[in-house]
Formats: sequence, structure tokens, C-alpha cells
Amino acid sequence: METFFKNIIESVFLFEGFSDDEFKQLFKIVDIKSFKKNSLVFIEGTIAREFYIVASGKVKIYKLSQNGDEHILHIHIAGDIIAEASIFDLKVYPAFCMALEETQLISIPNDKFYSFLEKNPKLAIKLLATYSKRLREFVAKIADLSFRNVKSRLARFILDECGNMNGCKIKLSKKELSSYLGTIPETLSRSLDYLKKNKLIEEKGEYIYIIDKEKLKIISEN
Amino acid sequence: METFFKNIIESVFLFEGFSDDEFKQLFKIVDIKSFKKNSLVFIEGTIAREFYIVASGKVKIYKLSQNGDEHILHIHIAGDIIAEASIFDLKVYPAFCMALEETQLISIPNDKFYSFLEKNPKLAIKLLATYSKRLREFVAKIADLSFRNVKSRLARFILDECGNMNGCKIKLSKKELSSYLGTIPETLSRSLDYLKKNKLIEEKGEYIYIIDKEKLKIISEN
DNA sequence: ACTCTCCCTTGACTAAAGTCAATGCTTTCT
DNA sequence: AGAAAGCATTGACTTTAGTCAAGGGAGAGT
Repeated sequence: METFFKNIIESVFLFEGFSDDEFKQLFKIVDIKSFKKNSLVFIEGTIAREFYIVASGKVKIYKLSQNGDEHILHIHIAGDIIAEASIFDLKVYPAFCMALEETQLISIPNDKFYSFLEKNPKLAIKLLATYSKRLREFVAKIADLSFRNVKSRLARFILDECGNMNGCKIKLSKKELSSYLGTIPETLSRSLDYLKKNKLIEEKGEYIYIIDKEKLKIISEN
Repeated sequence: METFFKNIIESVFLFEGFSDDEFKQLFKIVDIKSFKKNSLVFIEGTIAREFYIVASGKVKIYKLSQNGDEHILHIHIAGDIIAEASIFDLKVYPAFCMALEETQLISIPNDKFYSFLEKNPKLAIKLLATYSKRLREFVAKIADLSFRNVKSRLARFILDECGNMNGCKIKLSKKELSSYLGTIPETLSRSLDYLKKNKLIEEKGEYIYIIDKEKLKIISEN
């Protein structure tokens, strides 16, 4: 396997502390898969035989409603582990996954990975920590959806995205962002407009600049 | 420790396959705690030093909004494991927990339990399966909140609760149920009214009877 | 350069659900 | 028993966000 992929795998949190021998074993069972923009990686409800690590590119994990509306649960980039929840339990994918651009994924068969787990309690504990983190994210998302309106979810997204900088690039299209925030493009457009008109933010191309962080925080807390 | 509690612990999925010796070790580190109705078990954001198994009674896991609105994430009854997500990761409770009635909990210190995990990969894998299940529940809940309206969430709740029976007891008060469905009592009341007026269900005291399962299913799918 | 498509925005309207207020009904406590 | 507190329901109203329709603009492909 190419060094590029080895480097990616070796830097994944999950495999921290792996011995050379364990890495050797791991490299034997993994596979590289390439996906074109807008191609499906997996489909909700189908049997999950493998999970993935993003090597390059970007994918979205999303649910679809009866009438085809989309809600993005996660956007994953290089280094992220995806669909690891399906290693156990019902063993079907609980959502859809699609490449948002040209993407390369490292795939790991669940059954073969399972034997690593049985031999390596530390790996299981690492995986547990990964799960915990995701559980917390979901809990936060549920609270967000039920307590906060779109303006406030948007404000929080901008604050999170920019961190301690006073501006940042939004890596999602407006359509993707609306789906990620659990709304529709029209409502997102109006909410952005509201923040701009009230001089809390400015928008220049793909960049958003925070003008009034304090007021933005107040809105984000609703 | 009393036989009652030993029986509860022994029947918990997580400890399936434990040896007599492991159970002996486990019994040494667990503790029994009693909670009166409406008393707090733990508070969001505080350091999590232990997780719990419900021995008797009923608790709610919930988030609070800025202005004190409540959203119930889970109602847990005897045999359920709670707050296990805090064994790892940030080690703070991600939500509140309150006893809904007189409740007894078996508490297990995280640090002591951790050493069980390190010695017992099968236990870690069981715990991973528990986490997976909860992750799936949350994914379903997020989809519910963003795609379905209150009527349809209520319809689904009734169908789930009654299973294959044509009626069942609702174990939650209207206030609790509204909070569980991510809405408020007034909206729940109106939604129930809608289902009753359209002769999909009947309500008698704490019991709900399904009159027209097919139509109820259609509404539940929105 | 021109068309086609897709994305984004805007306006007008509708639907869904929350707020506020009032009331009747239990349950609980003294 | 009687008072108090809390729960559930109902009505009137407001707010929020979704639907539908139209149009502008950027980018891709021919």
C-alpha cells in the first residue's frame, strides 16, 4: 500500500499505540476505494460489512425523509472515521453516505476488524471513547433542534466554525449548510440576511466575517 | 448485598457471561442509592464519577434550554444502564437525570469499572454494542425532530408503545410525554385531540386504544 | 459566446407550533 | 374538609419556518 494511505491510517486516533506488527496486520485487511463527486458510499438500511476512514475529500452522512428532504448529520473530512457504529448491533447502515467531492476512503471489513478488538482491549476502549464523543454530539444536536430556532443554530455554527478567528471560510454550499442545520435554503438565506442586516456578520464570497461577536453569541444562545 | 440487587445486576445484558469471580469483584465495587420522586440523580456539566443501573423505579434523562424548557431524551426503567457514555471522553454528564418516582439505582464507579474493561475485552465489546444501539436511537430521534411534525411523532410513539396490542397504558404524564416528543403540553393536547376526533385512537384514563391502526401508521410516516 | 443547469435569493402565502391567559379538575397537604 | 398546587385543556393570538413561484447569476459544457 502507498505511503500516503499508511500515513493517514497511522495518524488516526483509533490506532494510536498500535505496534508495528499490529499495523502490518491492519494494512493487510484494509482497502482503498475512490468515489466521484455525488456518488453514494452506502445506503441506509443495507447490511454494513465495512467501515471507513476518510483519506482525502469530503463525505456527508445524511437521512432522507419520506418526501426526499435531506438532513445532514455529519460532514467528514480526512482522518475521520465513519460508519463505525455499524460494526456491532444491527449491522445495517443507519443513514446514507455520499461523496461531496472526489474522495478516497480506506475501507476496513467489520468481521476482520472484530478480531483485532477481541485481542486488543485498549483498541476497544479507544473505540468506546470515539463512540462517547459522537453520542455527546448527537445529544447536543437534539437539544439544538428542539430548543433553538434557525437563526440561533446558524449563529452557533458560525461561532463554532470560526473558533477564535474573526472570520472563516464556509466549506459547505448554502444548500448543504441548510440541510446540516435542519432547515431549507430559503430559510437559511433569510436568516443569513437577518444577521447581515443587523451588522453581526459580513459575507464575502465563501468567507464570513464576524462583526459583533457578543451579539452573535447572545443570538446563538437564544 | 441483597439478593434482589444481585439478581438485577446479573440480568443486565452488559454482564452476560461474567464468571462467578468477576461478579464477586463487581459486587464489591457497586453501591445502592435511593432517590425520592423529583430528586436529582446528576446534573449536566458536573464531573461524572459513576454510572448507574436502574434497580427499581423510573428516571428521566433530559436537557434544559436557556429559559428552562425541558426536553426528555430517555425514560429509563429497571435493568437499564444510564450515563455509561460518561465513562470515557470528557467525563462530565451531558444531561440531567431526575427520579420520576421512588427509585433505587445501582451505582458503579467509573475508575473501578475501567479496570474491568481493560481485563475483559468481551465486556468492552458488549459496551460497544450498547453504545451503538443508543447512537442509532439518537440518529432516529434527530431524523424525527427534523422531518416529522408533532402529530406524526405522537402517532409513532403510540404505535411503538402499544406494539402489536390494540391498546396500552401510557406510563408518562402529559407533561412528560410532551417533553419527550420535543413539544409542549398545549400542542400535545391538541394533537391528541386531533387523533381522537378523527377516530384513530380513544383515550380512557391512562390507557390509549388504537381504533384505526392503518391511518395511524400513515400519519406516523407523515 | 451561448445555452443550460444549478444554486441562491426574494416575495407572497400557508401551515405548524409556540405564547399567553383562563378555567376546570385532580392530587396532595395540612 | 378545605386550601393550595399542579396538571390538562381550550381559545385567541403571534411567531417561526415551510411552500410555491419567480428571477438573477455563476459555472459547465458545447
